[in-house]
Amino acid sequence: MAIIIAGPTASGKTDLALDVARIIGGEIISVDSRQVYRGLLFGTAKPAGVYDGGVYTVGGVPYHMVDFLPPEQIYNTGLFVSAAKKIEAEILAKNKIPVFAGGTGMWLQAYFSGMDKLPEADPTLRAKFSAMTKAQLHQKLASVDIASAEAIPAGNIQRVMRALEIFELTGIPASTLRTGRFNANLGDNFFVYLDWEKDELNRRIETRTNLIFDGMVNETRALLLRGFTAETPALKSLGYPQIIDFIDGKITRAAAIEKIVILTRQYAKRQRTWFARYKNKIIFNGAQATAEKILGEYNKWKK
RNA sequence: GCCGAGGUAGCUCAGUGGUAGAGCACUGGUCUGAAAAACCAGGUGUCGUCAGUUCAAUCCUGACCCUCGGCA
Repeated sequence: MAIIIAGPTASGKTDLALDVARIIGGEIISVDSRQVYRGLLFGTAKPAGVYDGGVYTVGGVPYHMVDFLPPEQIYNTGLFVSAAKKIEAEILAKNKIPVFAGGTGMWLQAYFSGMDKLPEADPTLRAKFSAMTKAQLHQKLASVDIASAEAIPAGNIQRVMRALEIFELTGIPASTLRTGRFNANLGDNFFVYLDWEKDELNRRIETRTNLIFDGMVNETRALLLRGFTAETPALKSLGYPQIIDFIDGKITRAAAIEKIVILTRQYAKRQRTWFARYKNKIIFNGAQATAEKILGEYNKWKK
């Protein structure tokens, strides 16, 4: 039984989760594919924290699964799930309540619904596939796994490569190995979804982008000075490519902000679409949600 | 005021005598180890205004309005 606070970007989930955790003496597990990176603060809306006994802590609340990954590394769903499981067990062992907060829908679902036993990503195979064209890859997939080939458009290179990779590593089509256990079910948990009226959320995105812009420029400069580039995985996070273009003088500040706002809006839309699938979520209006209200519902729900 | 260029989708623009398209934006959706990713689908329009020519005008003609250059 965990508390989950989810919502689109700029919905205010981090602050609410911190308040909730503070009140009940819980600890937060971030479910955010970008806050894992060290060095990204403003651009990922990661709350400023300090290290207390090696644990990232915000206002006294332990905030796990953030700020640990070097910028050049790539993280993935499977790694997140296994690492977070360990942390959750430790929190429960202390008789504390884990509060999951984040907007990476796939990670959340993988964590609570569970993934099928599929092989890990294989960099060697990916490199091999990358040398082929989209059409070639899709054709190859169709020859070994027609069901996957029909389900995945040829243009979706990432999913085509993954399906092919699964077949090459196991000899079994991905469509056969997938049992359907990975579905829109987050288990018996208290699942809060922060909902905003679309225009209002868009305004928040615009305001926030303007506020964090200089901070993003500074942290990006710092990373570039350390030798990282536009190709570094962390710097491919939403908005950073535009910041780099601005630093390089390729676009104006106004153009960079406009582009980041658009990308963030589009991202928020994808999140809304993803979270729309869950039936058992408890929807809170983002403009009115408070930790007290959430905990009030939580206490009712527990009974 | 004169000369030139131009007014077509929210933006930038292409185009045709038989009422119109692209990219981006926008809307909806997909999602099993890259997910802040990668995709799929959808055209949303008084073609500046008015008049003329024509079977038919966004396109041709005229007037007017507006924008941007240049000259005054």
